[in-house]
Amino acid sequence: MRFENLEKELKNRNINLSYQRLKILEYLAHNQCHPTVDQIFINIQKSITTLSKTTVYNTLKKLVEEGLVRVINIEDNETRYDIVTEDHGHFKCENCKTIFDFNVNLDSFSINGLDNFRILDKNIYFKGICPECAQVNEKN
Amino acid sequence: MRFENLEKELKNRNINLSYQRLKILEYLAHNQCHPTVDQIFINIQKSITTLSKTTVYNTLKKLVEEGLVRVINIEDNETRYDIVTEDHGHFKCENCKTIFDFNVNLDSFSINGLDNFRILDKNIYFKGICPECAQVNEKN
DNA sequence: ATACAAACTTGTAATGATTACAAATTAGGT
DNA sequence: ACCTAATTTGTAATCATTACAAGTTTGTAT
Repeated sequence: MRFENLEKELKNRNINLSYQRLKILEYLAHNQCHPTVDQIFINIQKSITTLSKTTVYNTLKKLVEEGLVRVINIEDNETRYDIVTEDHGHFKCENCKTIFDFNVNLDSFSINGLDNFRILDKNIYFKGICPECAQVNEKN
Repeated sequence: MRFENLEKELKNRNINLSYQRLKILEYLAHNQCHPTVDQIFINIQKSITTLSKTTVYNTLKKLVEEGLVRVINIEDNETRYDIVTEDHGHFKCENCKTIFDFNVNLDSFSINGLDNFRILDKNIYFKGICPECAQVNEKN
């Protein structure tokens, strides 16, 4: 994902330009913290006071369809969104709930039982305790 | 997961025995198709006509807490449940929606960027088209 | 610049899965 | 057989997401 020209990026993907769409994409590019719909909505509402949550949902749906954004489903009650960069895994700390990225070559491991399957999308995520939370726990 | 004695399996995990719990666990053991709450509910209701969906939710929550059952979150609008056997990956066909298991050694790939993270749970899933659906498409 | 059709945004209402809660029932130990 | 604690049940509440229709904006052709 190149950030220099998000407008062009949208046009390339047949997504018409609108102020809201650009701001949402900008937010995702500048805040790569895997935000929820609410986080996106609340933050952009500060600059676009008339923003509707429906617009956030609609735009995210479009961005996902066009491959600019990726959905992260780790917990069943919260959907998060990630601007697509390259293949990477996600680690969610069960204590502070932060989601960290990690590098992984998704083609490196040998799998067994998927002959003749057409694989279009690979996802990997871990759960556990992040270093900071682990350190705090030790002190207790 | 040994299926010979599900009652004992429950007792070992400090889960009190109840008819409903046993039937739900039995269902998961005999139908390893990654069912949704609704599928579980509708099927067991046939034999326990007074069954409440709340019981299904409560029981699944308990079974997950005690590590007998695993949650599968692939799509954000459907939670599925899987009786824990060994580490394995899931493949979801985007056409027929079936979820297939595949073997993968979750310790085999090299990851980068998780030093000092305590990893408690590893998940991997792919999406794409299964062989059957791929074949049907070719004919069109 | 202007006009028009198509696309986008907005707000409200509807949907659907999950959880909260309190009363009734059941299980396990004495 | 009794008693307490745990479980089940049904209804109501909650929360995220989607549907929909009206109003607004955008892109294009003139």
